[in-house]
Amino acid sequence: MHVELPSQYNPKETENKWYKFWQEHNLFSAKPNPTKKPFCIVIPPPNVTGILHMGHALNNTIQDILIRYHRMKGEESLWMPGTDHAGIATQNVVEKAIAKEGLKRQDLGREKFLERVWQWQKEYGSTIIHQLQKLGASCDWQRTRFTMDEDYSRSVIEAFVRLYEKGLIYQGNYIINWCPRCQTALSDEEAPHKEIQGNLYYLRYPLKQGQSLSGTVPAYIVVATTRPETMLGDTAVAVNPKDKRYKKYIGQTLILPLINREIKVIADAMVDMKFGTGAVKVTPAHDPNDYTLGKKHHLEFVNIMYADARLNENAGEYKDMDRFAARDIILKDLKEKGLLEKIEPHQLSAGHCYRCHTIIEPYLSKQWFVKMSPLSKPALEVVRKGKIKFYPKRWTKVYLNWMENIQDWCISRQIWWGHRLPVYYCKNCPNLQQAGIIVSRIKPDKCPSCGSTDIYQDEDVLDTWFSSWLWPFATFKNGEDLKYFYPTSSLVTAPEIIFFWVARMIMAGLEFMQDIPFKDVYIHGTVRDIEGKKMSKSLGNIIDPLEIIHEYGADALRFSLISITAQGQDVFLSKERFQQGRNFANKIWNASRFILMNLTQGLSPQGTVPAIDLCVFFKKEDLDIVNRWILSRFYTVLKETNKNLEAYKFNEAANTLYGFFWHEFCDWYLEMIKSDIKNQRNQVVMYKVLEKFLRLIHPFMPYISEEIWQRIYNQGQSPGGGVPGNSIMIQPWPHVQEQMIDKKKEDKLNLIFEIIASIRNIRQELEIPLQKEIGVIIASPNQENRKLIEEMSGQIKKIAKLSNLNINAKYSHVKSSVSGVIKDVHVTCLLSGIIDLEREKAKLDARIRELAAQISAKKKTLSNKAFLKKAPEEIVEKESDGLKELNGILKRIKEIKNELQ
RNA sequence: GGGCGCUUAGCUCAGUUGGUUAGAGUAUCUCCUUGACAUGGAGAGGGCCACAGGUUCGAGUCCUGUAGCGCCCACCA
Repeated sequence: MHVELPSQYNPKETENKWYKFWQEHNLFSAKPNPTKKPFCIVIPPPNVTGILHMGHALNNTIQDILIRYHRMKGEESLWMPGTDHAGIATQNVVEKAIAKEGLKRQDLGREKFLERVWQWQKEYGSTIIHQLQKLGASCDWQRTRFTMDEDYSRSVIEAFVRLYEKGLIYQGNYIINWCPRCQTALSDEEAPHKEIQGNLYYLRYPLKQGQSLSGTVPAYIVVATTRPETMLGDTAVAVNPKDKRYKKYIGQTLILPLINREIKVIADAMVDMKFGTGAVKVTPAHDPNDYTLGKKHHLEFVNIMYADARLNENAGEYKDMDRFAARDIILKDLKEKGLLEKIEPHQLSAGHCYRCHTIIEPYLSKQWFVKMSPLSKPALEVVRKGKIKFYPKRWTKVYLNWMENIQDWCISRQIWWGHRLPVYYCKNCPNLQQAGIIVSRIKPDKCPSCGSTDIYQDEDVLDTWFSSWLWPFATFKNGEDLKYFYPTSSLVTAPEIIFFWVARMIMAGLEFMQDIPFKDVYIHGTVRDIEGKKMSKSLGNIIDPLEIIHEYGADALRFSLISITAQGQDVFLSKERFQQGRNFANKIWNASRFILMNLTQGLSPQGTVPAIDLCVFFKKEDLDIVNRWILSRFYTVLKETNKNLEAYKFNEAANTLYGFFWHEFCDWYLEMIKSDIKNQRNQVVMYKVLEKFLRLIHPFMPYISEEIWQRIYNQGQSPGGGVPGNSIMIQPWPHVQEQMIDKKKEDKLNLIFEIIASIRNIRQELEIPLQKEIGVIIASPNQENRKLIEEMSGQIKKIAKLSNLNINAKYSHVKSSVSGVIKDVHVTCLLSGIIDLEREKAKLDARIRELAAQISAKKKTLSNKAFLKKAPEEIVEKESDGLKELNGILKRIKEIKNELQ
């Protein structure tokens, strides 16, 4: 078989071809198979409004590696794909689109608007899926699910109803995070706090006239606030009961400026005496702490804002102003009245909408909540007991800490795109506490309480995460699949998703399935740019994975990303980084090209290389040292790769494979067998190692490994001629052949490498061109070494370009030569007339100094009695052997120096 | 205010359970187009492992503290 390959790997030509091939032959599909162990990953559903970014690329490459690895290991491997309806994000995108037509969603009405969303969904919803396919993701696409699918939606409703029936869902008036731009409530997780630079404003609230306070205290109280506009909603001022400064004011009445409302001074231990003035304005409808105070002290709740954060009729003359515009005017008015005492710069943290980054407003409204503490208890247990493990471990603590302090979850959203709450109201009995509320899987015909048919559904939809928390089981359409694949195996995601999704899936799994949703959670790092900034569109520091795929290929992208991603560490990326992956792909390509060009016909009777087991073809005793060495190295690397993959250390696996293939297989092995490449042992071993290596690299670099594989087995035919059973992606993962691992053989070859390196070094330093062959004498008193060198002499001569090589037991000086010493092996290069004596002497002197230092350090260690007593025997032995060796080398070097004259 | 991570070669980072000569990629310098590959080969230089203590025969690795950077969480108005 002589396969002609171009000298450069061209990813563009191969990628689409093989992806199509895999799909056409259904190689991604997985079904329950009782004879096989299941392995399952559910994809973190990418947001349909997004485009593929590096975070996705990393996330999905990791999953694909796991899936392809387990598939090859013979497990029934399912990667369940799907997308998320991303309620707020998608609605925002569609609202923007219709805004171009001058329309608001209200102009269209709910039904028409949702039609537009579905239309958008149809058009763009699968963009991200196509991009994942470019990356090589081997998801079972036929199973692709969408959180708004009919049966998925049924599961969502079912979950709501069951929790409601259990008393774990309730409706209530509370302060929630309100996004005035999206005009919806948000959960705590959706309103992350960010530091902002603001001010602390000190406002004077005068005492009601006619109230008398003994002494000379001022007739006002100064309160400090960061949001002065909320003063319009104040219904009290609170002080700490222990605060001597304010004792006299407690119970007194103040006049709230601008609005002229009478408010009381109340005492509560919640007030921090040290902050601000020690007196705090209380706005129960616009601050969570004040809300608590308001409830406790039976204060009035005055809501001063519309949903869009303009002030409402309770704001008097400030009605209709935006909250921030009103702030300036209110401050100006207070200043005019002499009621603004001072302004201090103040850092504060405020919640921001995670979708549009608007500062959220704590807002009193009627919402639906999930009572979380009953759900959290079992979710804490399974992680504490290690039934679910986090990789890296440290995230366990983050998870537990959040779970221990869990707050009730606000799940109602005032948007249209999403699962509408299965809550219905009877118009006839609205005043009865519960009677008018009907929670039902299907719309009821009549009110179960009064029989009225005048029933309407709640306008709100559910938080998107209320559907995604069911993902590990709601994605399965039938019970057989669910039974086989649930609990799933690994979950791969980013740290910011732990609370949103991972924690909630664990709770949902335990609640609805009575079992954990997955066993391992692998948390990978965040992808950042070279300056450590998070990659984001707004910063303009994006490296577009699709561009990298276009330029370097998907395999290059995958390999580079993985090789630099240490477990759980953030990834700092620059575009140049991807050249490494491209170069590696090219290296694999060319090594394969070389091997295929040199494989003899005999090995491939029908143009197909038979799958000969090495152990059958040759007894290991029949193999020469070079082949024994590369096989030992291969199986060692296989062992390490297995270990690293099982431990989620993908970078270490990738780098081990890289180093092995490039530096051991190509740089040494292929170079050494080149001169005798038609030798049958070499033929079989080089082919076998390549073939097995391709399998190992396949999870990381699926395209190039398949391309070469197919060229071997299908004579480079186009995919049409390919046999599906021949795809590399379903070949068995190699087994470790322990009997082939031989560390002593590896050491022996290392000695040869050092000898060659030392000759090369001498050549280079003396600028002896490669074309000029030189003579070398290698001397060693060790007979085994001499035998080894004798055995390897052909390769040494070839690689080091020697005219002849003498092997002696005894060292003897030769004029005009330069020597290198490796252990007890002396390498003498015969170089008449080109030796600079002074330079050589200087070099030897430097070496002598270095050796002397090492020797004295070793002597010191070995003369330390505590060391001899306490260190393990093998370490002591190693040290004294080392000392002996160093002394030998030093002696030799000194002799060489003397002989140099 | 808590918690976590990082600090190792010019740059980006590895370094598993402590073992004495600290690795890779990239960049730099020198040489080489030799029939797989210049997206390549060979060689070289480059490090007080942030700092200060401690444990130990032995510390990049374990402990304590300090500094800088970066994340996450938290109801100081």
